[in-house]
Amino acid sequence: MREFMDISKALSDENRVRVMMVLQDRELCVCQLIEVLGLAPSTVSKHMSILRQARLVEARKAGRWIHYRRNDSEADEHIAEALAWLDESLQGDRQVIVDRKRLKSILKMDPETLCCRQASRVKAN
Amino acid sequence: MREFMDISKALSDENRVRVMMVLQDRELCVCQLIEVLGLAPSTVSKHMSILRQARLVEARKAGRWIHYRRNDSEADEHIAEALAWLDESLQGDRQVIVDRKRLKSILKMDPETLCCRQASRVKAN
DNA sequence: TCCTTAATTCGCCATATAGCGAATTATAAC
DNA sequence: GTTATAATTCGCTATATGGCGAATTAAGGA
Repeated sequence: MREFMDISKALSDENRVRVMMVLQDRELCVCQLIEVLGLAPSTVSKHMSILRQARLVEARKAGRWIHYRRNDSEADEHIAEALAWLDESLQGDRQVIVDRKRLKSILKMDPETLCCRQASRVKAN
Repeated sequence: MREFMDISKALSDENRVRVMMVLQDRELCVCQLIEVLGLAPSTVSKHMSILRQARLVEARKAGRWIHYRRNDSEADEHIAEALAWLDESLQGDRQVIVDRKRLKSILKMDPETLCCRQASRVKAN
């Protein structure tokens, strides 16, 4: 029950759902998620800890950055089933489309002006 | 998004999840659900309206009684997927087992002392 | 009609949650 | 070491949510 409630509570907030949907294609660091959601860093951080607690996402530390990605592990059947429900339910959702567009422009933004400058540096190396 | 959030919020409360699980096998009226959960009638009624709003359950009126059952309609794919996730996640869950036992004893209880006296009268007819 | 009873609605309270800004931590650059 | 920056933690506030009891509604039975 605890496991199920952790997941369902994690998915009961729209902003956390938006995070899960922009993480569908690729991993993102917190500062990128902040830009997509338009929320304060502390708020996004809290959301990510809740998603992580529910094991819906995993974190990968790289220098100062922490990259979050979906937990796509086949071992977690309940997670996989929840994600399948999530993805099918929000197929073509307006908010999801808007967020993905927003993400695209964020990824294209001038690295000097954007928070995640390292992204370009890593790419440059 | 609205539809998804309605469902995920409905499933983000443990007592509502317990309701969904005791409704797995059979439909029940509110007074039976009150006995299983051990909550006030007004509270249970509110929970049922939230589950109904999310289309996770359907209501059938019979005299003074309102029988709730799961929405098992094949047409609602998102509901079906959520229910599949719910059932698999809570397979063998301790709380669910306790609630089902409790339900069994409630169904066996003396109809005179139990709230749902009509249940036996209907059966007697 | 009047009473009983299943269920809901309403009003209220306590707790949980989401949000922010400030302070803190951790890591890399200078 | 010092500074800068990504991220988290902490303290706080506003709102949302779950709970109850009382009042209300709806439907049978006396």
